[in-house]
Amino acid sequence: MYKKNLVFVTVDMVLFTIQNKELHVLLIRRALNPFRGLWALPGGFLRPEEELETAAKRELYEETGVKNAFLAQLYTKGDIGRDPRGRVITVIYYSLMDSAKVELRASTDAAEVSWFSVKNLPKLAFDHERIIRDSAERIRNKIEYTNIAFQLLPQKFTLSELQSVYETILDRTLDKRNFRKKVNEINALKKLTETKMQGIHRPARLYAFLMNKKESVFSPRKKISG
Amino acid sequence: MYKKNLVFVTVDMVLFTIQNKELHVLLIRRALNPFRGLWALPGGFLRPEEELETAAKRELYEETGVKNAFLAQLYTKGDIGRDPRGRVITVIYYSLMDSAKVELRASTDAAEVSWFSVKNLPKLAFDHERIIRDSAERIRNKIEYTNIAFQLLPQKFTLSELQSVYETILDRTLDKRNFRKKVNEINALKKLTETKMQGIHRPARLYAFLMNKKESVFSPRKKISG
DNA sequence: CCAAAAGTGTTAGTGATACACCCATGT
DNA sequence: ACATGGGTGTATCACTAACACTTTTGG
Repeated sequence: MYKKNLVFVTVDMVLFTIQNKELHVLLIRRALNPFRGLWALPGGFLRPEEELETAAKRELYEETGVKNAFLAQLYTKGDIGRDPRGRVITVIYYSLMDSAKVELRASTDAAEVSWFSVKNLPKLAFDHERIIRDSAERIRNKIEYTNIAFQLLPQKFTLSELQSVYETILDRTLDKRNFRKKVNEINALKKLTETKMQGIHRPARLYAFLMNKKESVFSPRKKISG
Repeated sequence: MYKKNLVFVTVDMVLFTIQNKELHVLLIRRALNPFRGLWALPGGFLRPEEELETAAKRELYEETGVKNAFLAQLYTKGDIGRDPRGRVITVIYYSLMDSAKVELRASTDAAEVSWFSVKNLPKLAFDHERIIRDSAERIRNKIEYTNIAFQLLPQKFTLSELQSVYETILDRTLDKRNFRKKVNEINALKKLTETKMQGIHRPARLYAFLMNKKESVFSPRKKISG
């Protein structure tokens, strides 16, 4: 490996969650060179006999213990010089997850595993900071016209919890009445009979996502047309 | 090359133009195996010392004679079995061009070069038909909220020509008055003093794109918010 | 009865859509 | 004068955005 005149392929995973009303990303502390000791995205070399997505899931599981993520491809980056080992093309995937469902564990490649707020990232290996920012931007765009938010929530959730997810990712407050009106029109949620006690206040109704149409539920308005 | 246990990287180009009010894509007839004699997207192996985009531009130029395209990355595909030579990961770029600006020429790798309507594609090598369809879908989405249409037109164009580009890509007719109203609100065009004689009728005013903000000029309406 | 989050409608403004006629030119 | 594409405005409808009070619970 690492010969001159060869091109290598890696996969990297950007896994997001929400903690304390802030968008967090999962990082590992590298146990090996290059960039030993720095934080980085989970990822590694593609094996010739495995699919790209499988490789991304495998690296994520091996390095962090996280399973069953929904993956989406972000983009592929291969700038000369981005990896000191040689010419490395990396295919980047991102995913969202309810961190309550996740049990982290370290591994041989990853000395440490942890969530970091995207507003307070440590010094990162490679071009991973840029990749995280691009990835966050992508989900900010995508959350407005798809259902990806459900990945960040438990199966049953309240409308306030859902709104909070949107507010966190969009980084602004939303109007409660307008939000609920919109959610209603979309017919993407099932109203459950159960409620959730949130401490000492009025119990909130629980909802669940209808999984039939996972994309394009927030119908975009057309721009130039007529 | 083509050893087992290695992963190779190629780049492919999907270049679109409009001819006879139909979206066309540039294809080459393969002079070499695999799939010799079949039509395919221009593309080839990434050299270890060149950037991905440079490689895409080089292959495009070598195989078709086309220069100076604006490239955007579509996605990366690397399914096992998609290339009979071995494990090949391909990074796909797309671009739009005014075919009047293009002078096609064949090469050693490409026995023949030609534009094909996306509604009437020949039998294609690899998974290129799927790639072309995904790429067409991408520009259909993108044309509504960005300025990519200018790439398909000469520097000076009439509003009817611009509207025709939108109608072709969206595959539906647009209302002339609403279209012109929208275009006006956007402030992306410079009205020139010149006109264009279109045969024997009233001459049409010529316009040019203002190149300052190439993206996001067709401001999207927000979906879930408030 | 108090604190705190849950829940609920209306109005005004802005963008989208639908629609029909006159204008300038070459023959 | 006519055939052809160029060019223009208005009215309705749909979505967005702004805004405040009542309900339910535990302490």
